[in-house]
Amino acid sequence: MIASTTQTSTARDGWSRIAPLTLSEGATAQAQIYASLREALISGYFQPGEEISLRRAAAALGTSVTPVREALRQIESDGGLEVFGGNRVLRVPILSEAELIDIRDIRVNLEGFAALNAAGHITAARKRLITNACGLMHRAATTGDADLYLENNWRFHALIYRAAERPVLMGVIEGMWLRMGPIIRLAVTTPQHLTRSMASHDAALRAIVENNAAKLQHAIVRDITEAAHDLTDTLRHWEITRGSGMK
Amino acid sequence: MIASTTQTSTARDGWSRIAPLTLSEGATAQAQIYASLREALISGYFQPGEEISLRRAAAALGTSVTPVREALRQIESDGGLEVFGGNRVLRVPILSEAELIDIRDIRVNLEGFAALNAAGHITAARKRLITNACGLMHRAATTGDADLYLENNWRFHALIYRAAERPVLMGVIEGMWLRMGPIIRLAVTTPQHLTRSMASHDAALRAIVENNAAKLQHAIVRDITEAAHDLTDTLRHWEITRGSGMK
DNA sequence: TACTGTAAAGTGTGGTCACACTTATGCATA
DNA sequence: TATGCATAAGTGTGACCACACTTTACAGTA
Repeated sequence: MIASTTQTSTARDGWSRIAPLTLSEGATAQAQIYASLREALISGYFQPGEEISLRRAAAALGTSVTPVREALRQIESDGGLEVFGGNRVLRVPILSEAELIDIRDIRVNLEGFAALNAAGHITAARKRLITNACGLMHRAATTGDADLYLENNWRFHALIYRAAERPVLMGVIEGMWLRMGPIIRLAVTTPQHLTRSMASHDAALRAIVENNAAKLQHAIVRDITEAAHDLTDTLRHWEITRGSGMK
Repeated sequence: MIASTTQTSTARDGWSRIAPLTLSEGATAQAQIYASLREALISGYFQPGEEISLRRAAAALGTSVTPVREALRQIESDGGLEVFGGNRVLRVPILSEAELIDIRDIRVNLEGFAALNAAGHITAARKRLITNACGLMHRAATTGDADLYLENNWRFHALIYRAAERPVLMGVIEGMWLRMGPIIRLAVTTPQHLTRSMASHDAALRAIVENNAAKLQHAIVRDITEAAHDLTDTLRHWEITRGSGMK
């Protein structure tokens, strides 16, 4: 069983996993915050509905509100955050079921297309990286390490798609993962999701070593479709437990 | 012939078409600037490579740099602007041919899918709006009104896709148009583009009145493919004239 | 004329503050 | 105990300013 993910849920917020800014790496503070928070959202460090305060975020990062505000606005534009009430507070979106199937179909089209184009251009070095990521996912699935699993799940897919060498397409796909990150984190806690998902991943890996483009696309599409099914289940369960358990 | 679009090119920048903020409509200044500039980019009011200065933009809009900076950062996150040199000045991206075909294939997948899903849900009222937009495009094509054409071209496609009732998909599609806006504006100046494009639009309109989903998808895909071809031609021609004509 | 170095203008960046507004808190009252 | 109101705390927003940096302009020199 995956542990420690539902630990009073408000006691430790997503910022606790994000290190303060190591200033002056040549990049602007705003860009560093943007990259950190974006990665954190994809990795599911923030829960759906979690509110992000500008001042608290600035304090956690050791900067002022100005660069934080810009970074958060950028992520809002990506769909990773949304303005909530009359207070205009930014929070992690709670996807509706309609949005979930919307994202699923976009992923099926785009990631399927990316996989189809990537198949022929996967170098030997990249194949090793993909195989390694898949192996780490297997280990994470058995030991129940959610962080390790999610990190390598994204890495596994990203390595494949990046081989298509289509930057714009890659950006759109990443945007979909940004939206799904928080809910995927919750879905990973259900063990049957892991076993089913790993079957698709293994099929994709076999297709890669065989250089079979159509087979790779099929495996990716199956992974997305099955994951979307688990995600809707997770969403339903999470909403009822949230509605009864908390305020 | 479409006129007045290449009028010394730096004398009138994109801001000349954007009205100063009519303050306090309930929305924040930043949101208004974001919406205005986004629409302006889709409409092609800014040329590829045009630089956007925070202070000049703030002066043109009658506000300070703070909300302008956030809005521009948001659009940068959408891909509608990019940071250029060591000066970090924001400018309208100059798409490469690789990015152009990247965007084309994303559009073929996504807008084709949207058209397929929209076909069954186009109400009679919406059909009238679509027919009207198509008629205005025809008029614009004959009179040579680039503004009118571009406005109704986007309206025509958006009305169709919106019928699919998929907000996330619609947002991604809009992001692709945001990137293409500036270069489309240049492509419209070539008359053969208009006649060819209108043939696809008419085919789409016929498919809509016949409620033929597959035919609608085919017409949309053809429109996108042909337009992409004209866009690469325009890009090549624009780059050589730009390289020789200007500094 | 061509070139170089200095000054000026312009650029984004991030810190701070006052403001309007919403939400939470707590005390007084019924 | 429950309710209502006033106060306090917290929120995003937009303006301003100092800073570092780049680009442009211009003067002086070879």
